[in-house]
Amino acid sequence: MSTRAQQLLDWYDRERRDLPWRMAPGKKADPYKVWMSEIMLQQTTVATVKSYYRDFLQKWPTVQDLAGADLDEVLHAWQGLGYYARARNLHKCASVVTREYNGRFPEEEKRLLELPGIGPYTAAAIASIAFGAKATPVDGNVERVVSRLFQVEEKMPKAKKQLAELASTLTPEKRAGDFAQAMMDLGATVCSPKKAACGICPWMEGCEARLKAEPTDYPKKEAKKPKPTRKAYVFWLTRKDGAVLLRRRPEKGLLGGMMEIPSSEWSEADITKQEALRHSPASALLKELEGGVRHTFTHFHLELTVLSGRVNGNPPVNGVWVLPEDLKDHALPTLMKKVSKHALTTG
DNA sequence: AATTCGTGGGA
DNA sequence: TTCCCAAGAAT
Repeated sequence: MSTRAQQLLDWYDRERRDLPWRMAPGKKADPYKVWMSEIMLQQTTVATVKSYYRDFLQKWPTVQDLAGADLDEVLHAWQGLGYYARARNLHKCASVVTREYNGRFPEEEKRLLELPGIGPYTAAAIASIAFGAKATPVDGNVERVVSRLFQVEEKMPKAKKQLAELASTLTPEKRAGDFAQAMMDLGATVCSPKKAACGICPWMEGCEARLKAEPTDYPKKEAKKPKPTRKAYVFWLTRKDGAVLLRRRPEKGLLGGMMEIPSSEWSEADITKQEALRHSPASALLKELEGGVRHTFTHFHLELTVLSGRVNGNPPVNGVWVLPEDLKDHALPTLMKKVSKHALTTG
């Protein structure tokens, strides 16, 4: 094994973090748990994932249990975690593994890659961590560490291919899973985005960014585009019994499959209240609530104005009437929780 | 190949 | 307040 790999593994054996999905040293990993944690950790912090991970495993201890659940139940459990396509693919993947693989995840990276929600990173992570294969998962941490170690000048995301190749040259034949987790721990704790604790880094000696430049200047990045702001009116419609109207969003796209408070189209162009009213699911005398709801997604800001009113009788609508105390039983994304809270406290 | 996908915490 | 960005994948 190369000195470099050994240095990092030694560091990992001393400093490794105790995480819920991380098995004791030398102990065999449960592929289902590795998979679950890796899907949840996609673009999501360790701190945020922990409680969801525990809840999911308690609720669905095996992949067969998860496959047997209703998608809506999975989306409900996933609410607040974001990137809801992950939940839809999680459920789909559980079905495929249960049905086509008899409940056992395939061991080969190539076959893992064919499963829903599993891309290059996750396939390599499962292959190495759960099955001990020599694979190199490349996440943001690995890209950052490698870009500094070799002082890669190419900007992201163009540098991704080069960084992945460099990373794979580092991976040892044995303990590839530990090595991968060590790289990620290193990036998360020592070689972090805004500060590099080079003094305690196991790789300080050969790090080119430390020797010849400023480590935190890497990886180099292209300038980001500004986020546009979209606006809309949301309709907080209540029935005589106090129930509020919810409806399900389309399966694909933003917040796909989740429940929502009905609204006009989210548009960058200004819309008048009168124009928006034509999109109300039911007629009612609507009053504009003070304040509003602001929310920021990955690529745009959203400003919502809440229109609140009571409908007459029980009009036919595309949706479901839900009592405020029962909102918790539905798969509401954080944005919609903000809206309901605003309406319930302001209205 | 560039966009589209959430959310919360920290600087 | 605003910006950054976190164990990426799908299209």
